[in-house]
Amino acid sequence: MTTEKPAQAPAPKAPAPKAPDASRRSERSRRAIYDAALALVTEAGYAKTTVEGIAARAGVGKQTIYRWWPSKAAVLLDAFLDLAAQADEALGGDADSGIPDTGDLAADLRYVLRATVDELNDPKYDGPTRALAAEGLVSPEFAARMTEVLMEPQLARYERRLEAAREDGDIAADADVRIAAELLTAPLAHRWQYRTRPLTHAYADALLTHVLRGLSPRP
Amino acid sequence: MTTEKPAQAPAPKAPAPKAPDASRRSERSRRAIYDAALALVTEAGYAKTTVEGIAARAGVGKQTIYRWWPSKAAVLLDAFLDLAAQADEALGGDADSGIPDTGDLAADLRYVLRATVDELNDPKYDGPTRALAAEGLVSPEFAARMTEVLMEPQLARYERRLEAAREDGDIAADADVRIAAELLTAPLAHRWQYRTRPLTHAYADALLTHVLRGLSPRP
Amino acid sequence: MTTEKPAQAPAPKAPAPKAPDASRRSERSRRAIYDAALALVTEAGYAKTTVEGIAARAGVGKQTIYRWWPSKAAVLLDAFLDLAAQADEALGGDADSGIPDTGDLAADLRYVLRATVDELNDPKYDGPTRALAAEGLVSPEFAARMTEVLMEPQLARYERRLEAAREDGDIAADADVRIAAELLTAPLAHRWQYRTRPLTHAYADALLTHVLRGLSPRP
Amino acid sequence: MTTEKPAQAPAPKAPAPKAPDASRRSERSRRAIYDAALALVTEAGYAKTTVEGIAARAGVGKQTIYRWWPSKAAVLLDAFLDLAAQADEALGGDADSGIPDTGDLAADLRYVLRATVDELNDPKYDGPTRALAAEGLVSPEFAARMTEVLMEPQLARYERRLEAAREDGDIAADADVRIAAELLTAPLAHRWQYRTRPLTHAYADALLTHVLRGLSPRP
DNA sequence: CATTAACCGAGACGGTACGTCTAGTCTTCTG
DNA sequence: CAGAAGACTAGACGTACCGTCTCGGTTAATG
Repeated sequence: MTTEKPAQAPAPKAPAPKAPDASRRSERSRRAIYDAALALVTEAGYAKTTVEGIAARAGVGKQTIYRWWPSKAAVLLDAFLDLAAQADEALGGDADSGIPDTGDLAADLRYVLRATVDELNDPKYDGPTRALAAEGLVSPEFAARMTEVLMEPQLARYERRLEAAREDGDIAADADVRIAAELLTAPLAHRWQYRTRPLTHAYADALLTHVLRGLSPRP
Repeated sequence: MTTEKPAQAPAPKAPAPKAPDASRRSERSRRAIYDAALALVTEAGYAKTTVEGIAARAGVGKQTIYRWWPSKAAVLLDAFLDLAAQADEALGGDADSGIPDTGDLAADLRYVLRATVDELNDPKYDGPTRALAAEGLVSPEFAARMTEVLMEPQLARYERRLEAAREDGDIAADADVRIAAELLTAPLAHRWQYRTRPLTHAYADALLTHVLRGLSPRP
Repeated sequence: MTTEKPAQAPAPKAPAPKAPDASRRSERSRRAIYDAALALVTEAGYAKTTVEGIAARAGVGKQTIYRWWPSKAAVLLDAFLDLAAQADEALGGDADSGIPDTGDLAADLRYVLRATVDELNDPKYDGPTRALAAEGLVSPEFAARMTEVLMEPQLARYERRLEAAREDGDIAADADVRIAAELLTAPLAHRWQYRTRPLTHAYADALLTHVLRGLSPRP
Repeated sequence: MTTEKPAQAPAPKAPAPKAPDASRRSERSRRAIYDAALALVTEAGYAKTTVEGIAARAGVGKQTIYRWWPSKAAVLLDAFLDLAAQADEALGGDADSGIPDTGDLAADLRYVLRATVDELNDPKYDGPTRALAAEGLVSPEFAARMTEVLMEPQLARYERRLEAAREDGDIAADADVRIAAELLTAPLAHRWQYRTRPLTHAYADALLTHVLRGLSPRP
């Protein structure tokens, strides 16, 4: 996962309303804003998180937020991407390396699905993730950006691993890797989102079993 | 699907500070509020829908809303349930009859999955559904109520049909019908929510094929 | 001096932006706002007096101020008129009775000029008066309203008394009572405003002597 | 009227936190700032004139203003003094020469009072003058400086001319020239400030007549 | 003649207040 | 007494300026 700094397209349109000079931006403030935003969402929830609250907690003027982001959701998305980038860096070294390929498809998928379960159960991620999902539900533009930088890259990782498995003959030649990727992740996301049932490693394993059974090559 | 009128437990507690007399409630106002809420959410989106706006559009005092519902989300949930009940009534006659059982599992599931796709693509349902989902993401209490009256009943219908199929030997004896139900609905919901890919009948069919392949009884 | 409640012309124009119902207005809030506004201007000065500050001190929502007044200056004008009305009521009984007429013009004018000096030296009046004058300097509309309800009525009182004096033969028949009124009040106001010299009873007396000398009937 | 360049006492205090080197000051910027300040006040009014606006219009950094002046009012005062100095220079040659003394007191005063009326009616002076007066009403320190460089010098000119008149026996020996000066200027200023009545030459003449009548030597 | 100090335009920063909007409560009047 | 109407307290919104603080880039006087 890459950091993806805001990038307010400095397209040289004629009646450009504003264009802050990104090179003079305060890194200190940016970090403080990320930390404050994540903390507030986790502690108080998205609805009670306000731009004013973030600014106050970060020790920053409100305008410094509005100068660089169009909404609190955008702040939170960048904050979350930053958090994820940090986590990746701490763990793997090079970011976004994809799903491991040990040759054992079931084991590899079990590993990442269990990790996903753990992440969704971790309050540090749960709060911000819910906030982003809620905003995406309500704003198509935001959903588009979110899908682009979060959902698609994640699904693509599964697709790549499954593609490799197909080439190895581990799954049926006519299996649709995109659908397979969705079958692996959507039910997890669904349980997390609606809390219909507890989200456990056992569930992830059972889910995996059912999906792989449908993918296995036929004689 | 049952209508589920509001029913803010009028439990006769001793020091109840409020207990509006439901028998004197204005049916006219209730309907107007439902219509206004659904219309506003559909037209302007959840974020721009306000309690004041609903009241004004319904030609109703704000207090009339706050007297009977705790939040705009609750209004919308009731409005949506009412809408669904009306639709059921118009269609099937008796509501909530479950998934048809013609003996052909694939055909039955294809029928309901396609119907679900159509519903999710219908603006009349899309707006309110997104609003409810967004609220549920942010408020656990609301999510609980929503799950109880919307998600679980829907999943239960799939479970019942799959259970019947298992008894008929149409699917493997050791298949988990709950997981199967989630495999059928969650990917649909996921595509709808994040708009990662278009939501079509073809997709529903492909999804069904993959899931059934995993469920089929083995020799 | 009369109270002059705001009176935002409820003219029934077609696209009326808003028209709060004055009959349902909270008298308690109105009084609290007046008190807070006067206190803040007196204590902290006009520049540091803010609408938010007035609202906070009055224990009132900001909107309650904006609902009834277009600006802090307008609030202050009404507050000042109210203060003056109260003072009149406490003193004379019926308000706005004019300059006394004991038959002795010099004595009558000396009395009111000294009273004016005392008032201008009283911090309770000084602060608000400076604020109003400053606003009037900068906003012609505000100046017009201020002149109408404050300056002209005051000058008219002098004119009436001087007119009576002329009829009695106490001043020259060809004297211009308007100019005479201005000669009596403007220098006082000037010293007060620019603080060029102390504003004392002795000064008022000397001023009066010089003006009356010019007005006295010639043989 | 003297030019009075800023001169923020560069007193060599020990821990002086700031002491810009006036000798290296950009004359170009100073002029641009004066022009911008006067233009903005005249065009948009004092309230809508901002330091940022002046800086932008002058093509100058904000800091260049704050380096040399403590507030926008101070900028405007200097700009106004500069304007007046320029006008004096254009007219008389040597500045601040005082009221003419042709031997005819009435004619001399009529001349300057009419000139004052013209100046107060000239938008070029009206805007800035109102701004300065408004600021002086609200800030005693600013009023003091303004009085010192503007009001007192002006009144002193009248006092000097009237003193000369007294020595010539043109006015009563016991007349107070200070009060006389105020009687001539304050009513003019009052009408200008509150716009109670139009400010015309006829008014100036009538005012002069009334005042001189009071000053004339008695038998 | 190069060095160097500081003024300059520019504008990001932490803040405060603006005037608007909505939430949720309270009050008044009508059917 | 339910309901329509809407004023009330409260507080977040997004904008505009404040006055301070860098940041490079010219100048100007000095060493």
